[in-house]
Amino acid sequence: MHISLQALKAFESAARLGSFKAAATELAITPTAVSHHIANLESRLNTDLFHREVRKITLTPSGEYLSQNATSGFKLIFAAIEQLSQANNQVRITTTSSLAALRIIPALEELNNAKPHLRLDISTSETLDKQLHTLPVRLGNSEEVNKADIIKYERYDMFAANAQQSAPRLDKQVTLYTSQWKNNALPAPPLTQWLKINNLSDSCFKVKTFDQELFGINQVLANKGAVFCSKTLVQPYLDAGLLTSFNNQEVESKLCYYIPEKSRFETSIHKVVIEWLEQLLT
Amino acid sequence: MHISLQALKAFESAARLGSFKAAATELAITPTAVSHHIANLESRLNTDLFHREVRKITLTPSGEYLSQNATSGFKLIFAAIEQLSQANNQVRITTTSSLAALRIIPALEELNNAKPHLRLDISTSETLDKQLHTLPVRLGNSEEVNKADIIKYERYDMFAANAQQSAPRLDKQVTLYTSQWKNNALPAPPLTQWLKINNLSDSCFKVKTFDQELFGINQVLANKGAVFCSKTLVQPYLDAGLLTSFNNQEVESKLCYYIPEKSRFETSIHKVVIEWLEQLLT
DNA sequence: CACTATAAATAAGTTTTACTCAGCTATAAA
DNA sequence: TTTATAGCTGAGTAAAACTTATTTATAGTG
Repeated sequence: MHISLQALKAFESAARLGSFKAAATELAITPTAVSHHIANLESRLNTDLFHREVRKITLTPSGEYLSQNATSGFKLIFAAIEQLSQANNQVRITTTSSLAALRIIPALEELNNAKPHLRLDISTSETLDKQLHTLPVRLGNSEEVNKADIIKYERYDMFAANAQQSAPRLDKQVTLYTSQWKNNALPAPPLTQWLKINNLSDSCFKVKTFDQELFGINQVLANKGAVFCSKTLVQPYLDAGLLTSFNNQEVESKLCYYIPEKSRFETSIHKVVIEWLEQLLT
Repeated sequence: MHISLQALKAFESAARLGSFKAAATELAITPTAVSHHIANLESRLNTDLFHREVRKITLTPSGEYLSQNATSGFKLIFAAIEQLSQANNQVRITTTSSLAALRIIPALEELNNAKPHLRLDISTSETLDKQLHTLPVRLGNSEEVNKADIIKYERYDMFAANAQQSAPRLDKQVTLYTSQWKNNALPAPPLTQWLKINNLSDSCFKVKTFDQELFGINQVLANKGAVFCSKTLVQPYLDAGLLTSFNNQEVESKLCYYIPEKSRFETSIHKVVIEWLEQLLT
């Protein structure tokens, strides 16, 4: 007994819409074809699926049962196809608020001009949806993650608003913003090493922490103290002359941005986006 | 973009089996056909679904995604079809242990001879599986259930083993088994009315209850006292001369056997079984 | 009460598709 | 090198899916 999938689909539509005609419209065929399909299905299953009433069809118990299962089944299948189709020109990047706000979102317009066909959207939700086209850019420990996945090693330094004209005065305590990650597994910002390299004592600073670098950077832009953070994040502000590092020496950190299982993203669209990201963070 | 369901099915099989050839075998077509289908699918979705390696195919991430969804979707659909096909010659009756053991199961062989194509099985589980082909036969209150659903009104009487040769001697207390339902909503067996009609006093009896009539009936068959129970259940034993009612007067009860929403069972096979049941319990 | 409109069924013919066959490629194993 | 295997390609074909025209049954309408 070989049942036809097209007949099943016709039945599913007709059952859902309650009409052969409506089903025919949905499937872009004639009502006659739907009628044929369903008659065929009924004879093969050896059971009635619809009661034929005047200008109206109603499901038999068997029809009801098959309809429910067919509808859920086809829904699953076509939703996946829909995803695949969209994946052809859509990429969603999920990443930290800071990287999104300070680097990616400001660069989006330029990307959009360069690749107008590409739909890129950004998500900073923690609950990473395992959508097909979602590209996660995470902050991680460069000693632990796969080297090939890393797109940017993080270097740290202290920055303050250029408006201050000079290095923060060390004769009175300067407020220094830095980060304390919610995720304990992440290496802390290398503040101690940086102080040592630059021959500074932590007594010079009143350290305040946020769980996201973004907040400290915003404080500093508002001319409130200094921030010890990843150079990657403030690069545009350095370039624009809004922030400066006052010739202190920057330090390496164990932190890096990486894309888990980067090599898995092999469709052309993903490659384009990854390449763009790598270039952006160079 | 119109994607073919057959192509999808071919892809699903190939993905699940990891081979075009195996998929071809499963679908009873040639490997070439599978290859065509998948090439077609890939071009329509504009994405690769398989990596072609030597004598081996592996899924791309897109293929993996589609495969998982397609497999679940088709599984749902074909499981429903399987059910429907089976429903064509299979009926499961769920009912009380007593009715099953005393009336239905003993009659099964005869039914099987009369209708050899029919697969009937009996379930006494309380958790009624809402399978498509399950026919519930319940004990209910005839004043509450739909009249059209009733297949047998219950009449009650006292029965004892014929081996006793005479009515239970009333000069010493006779053990009388009767039922006390677990389900409080069910009317109790009409013992009081029966005693009244037959001018008997309950002091003549030592009443013991089981939650299923079957147990009391079995006691009596073992020549241990008398049972006050539904005539329907003991009819075969009366006919066989194993039990007798000693010319007491039977009484009506509110109890009845019924099939909820009987009219919904409209397939020929269900009708056959219902008719057989009604005849059996006449 | 005829008349129109509607939803589906039926019959017959047409188009499309899914499929097969023959031949080809690449490669692993003998 | 030879053989066997898994899949690909192209062309032709059988089967299916679909259409048009016609019919049936009936609800709604003037």
